Amino acid sequence: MVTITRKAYVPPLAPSLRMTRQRQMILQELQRGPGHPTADELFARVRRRLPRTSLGTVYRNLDTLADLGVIRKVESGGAQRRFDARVDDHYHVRCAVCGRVEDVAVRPSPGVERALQPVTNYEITGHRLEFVGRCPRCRRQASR
Amino acid sequence: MVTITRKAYVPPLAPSLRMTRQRQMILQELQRGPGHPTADELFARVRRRLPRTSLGTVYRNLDTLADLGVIRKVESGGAQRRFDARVDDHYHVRCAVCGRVEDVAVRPSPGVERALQPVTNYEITGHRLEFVGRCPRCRRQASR
DNA sequence: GTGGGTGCAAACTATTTGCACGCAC
DNA sequence: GTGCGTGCAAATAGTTTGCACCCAC
Repeated sequence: MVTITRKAYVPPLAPSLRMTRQRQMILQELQRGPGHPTADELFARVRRRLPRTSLGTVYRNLDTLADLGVIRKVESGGAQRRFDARVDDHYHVRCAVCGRVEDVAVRPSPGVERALQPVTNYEITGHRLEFVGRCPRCRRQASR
Repeated sequence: MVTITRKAYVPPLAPSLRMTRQRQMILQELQRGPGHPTADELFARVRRRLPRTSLGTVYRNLDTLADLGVIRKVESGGAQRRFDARVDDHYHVRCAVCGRVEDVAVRPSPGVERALQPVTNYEITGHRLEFVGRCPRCRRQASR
């Protein structure tokens, strides 16, 4: 059981991790939301407050935090990876036009996986459901 | 309405497209299956028969064919994009260990999208459901 | 013959990594 | 003080693109 000190935003997890200013800020910016930023959106936001921060550091921390289970990587259809401050299971909608990803207020059902088990030889451990559509903003722009 | 001639594997679609040996072979290899190859798996397979083929050509053709609706890009969790000879709606299982992607014998229900409509402001146009698990082969290897 | 397609190589994008130094513990 | 984390820059991986030549139509 690990402890991340200095304003613990975070469930304790692994051993001997340090809460640096950068790590703290990255986490803070991601959790402040809204939405599901990419690494360089986060990089830009963190840089406003810690201008020397490097993109490599952002990637390394997002990796670490995801391994810890403190945040999640969003495996979205788009090219760029996005990150999620929510770690409970939930679904996403992605705008096909601008790439924005948002949460969907629908409860995932574990039954989905159980139902699938007899159909494959896989040992099913999870599922991802992503809706695709047009976000309100892009809809408005299209109708002008 | 376009015609792709020379052994039309393919629903006719856009105007003035040529069926070159490379395009034919790429399509043939993808359709021969099984599975959902990445661009360079396909590249390797095509090269066995047309050794001068370049990776760029494979990418360009996969793009073109996907635009035509003759094949599909699989937006999978993994880093590399995969391609699918099936163009009807269906779901995939991905092996978390080896990255393999296979079809699932479950019929997608359009009801899923309709049910979501009231919950978001998005105009929902589709959904992707991907199961994650361990394939039979990787399971066997793990238990040794 | 014409213009879409190809091979080749260079360019690009997103991400990862090596290394010397810095700071959280 | 120790060693994890950082900044910086170079390296990778996957994919895209510019260009001169080629070949399906």
